[in-house]
Amino acid sequence: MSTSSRFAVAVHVLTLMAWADEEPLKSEQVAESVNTNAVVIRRMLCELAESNLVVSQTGSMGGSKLARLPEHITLLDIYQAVESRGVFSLHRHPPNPDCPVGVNIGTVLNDVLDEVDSAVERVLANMTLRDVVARLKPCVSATNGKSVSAATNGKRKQVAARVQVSARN
Amino acid sequence: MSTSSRFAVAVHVLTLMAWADEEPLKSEQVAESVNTNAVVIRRMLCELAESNLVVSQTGSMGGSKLARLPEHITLLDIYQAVESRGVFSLHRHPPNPDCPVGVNIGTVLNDVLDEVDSAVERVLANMTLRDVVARLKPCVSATNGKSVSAATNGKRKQVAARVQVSARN
DNA sequence: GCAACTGTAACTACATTTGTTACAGACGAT
DNA sequence: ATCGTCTGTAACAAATGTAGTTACAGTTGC
Repeated sequence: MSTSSRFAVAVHVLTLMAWADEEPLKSEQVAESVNTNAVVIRRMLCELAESNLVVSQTGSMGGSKLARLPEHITLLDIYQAVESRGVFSLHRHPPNPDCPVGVNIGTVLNDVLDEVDSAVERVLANMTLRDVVARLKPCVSATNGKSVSAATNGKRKQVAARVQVSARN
Repeated sequence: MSTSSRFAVAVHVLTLMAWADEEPLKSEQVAESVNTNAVVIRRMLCELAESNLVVSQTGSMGGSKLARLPEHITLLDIYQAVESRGVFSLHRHPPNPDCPVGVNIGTVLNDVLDEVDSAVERVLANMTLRDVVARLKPCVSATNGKSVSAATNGKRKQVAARVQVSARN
């Protein structure tokens, strides 16, 4: 499966904003934390704004913050905002309609894939941004204080460790 | 999400073999039904053989058939045979370790993504190839008889309808 | 007006899947 | 034994989708 990291990044971005409370974050600051380009972040912020998850302010002293409280944003909201399609796709080209299996497998598969999508959505609907922040806190308190900006000074540096925290990638 | 159609195609292929009973199918026949190239099918059959879902016979009169009864092959077996990674990925590049959120978000996300993967696997584990065939039959009986080879004569034709049966693609 | 932002277009770079051609090797039939 | 029919696999092209980059118009606060 060629999964994308859009969901992971979106959760990261919104978690930063939940962490920053009401203080608007600049795309450059967010990009520092995510370790990517600010335009990539702004693109994603536009999508999140279209789904009414963030509000952005143009101009000097601008930035973005959550549109609602973290407890009112579920991971499903985020998923739906940035991932357009379901977990699996059907055939790239339609199967052969002259084959008794080929002509009907799409219908059967659709039912199955809908079940899969529903299962995913149920899981994501059960966790809010607030839960994510809560899960984050124990880790953080063990290391340092609560400040996003402390990490967002200076130019972006290419982090040495390219390996991901898990074998997921 | 950049989902692949590998799972859909794999289910299609194995359904054909369940349908054909013990008769070995040639990659060319299968490709006709799936509406793709025979090499694509053979590649997939190799993966399915590695997971002991099919057995293939080289040489003249060769072909592939199921390695076990359809009721002993779950969709989870198929999924695991052809999809290497989970539903979502983490960040392409690791987040900034100097940021309190960035350094810990991976751990939290991993837990969430594991929950998602588990949910998907639970759904897929609950359906076998036999169930797929059973769901297929009502559709088929409404149209024509039970013959794969009837649809696998002649050269592959580029099917006119490029639109998929659902809006999934 | 100026500096600091967002929003967006245009383009490149990458990664992954799919499609294709080509060919070595296995195997049954004769 | 060799011939035709298959699988297995390599090598490469095409298609798709995401991420990264540069550039710039428009907005806002000072």
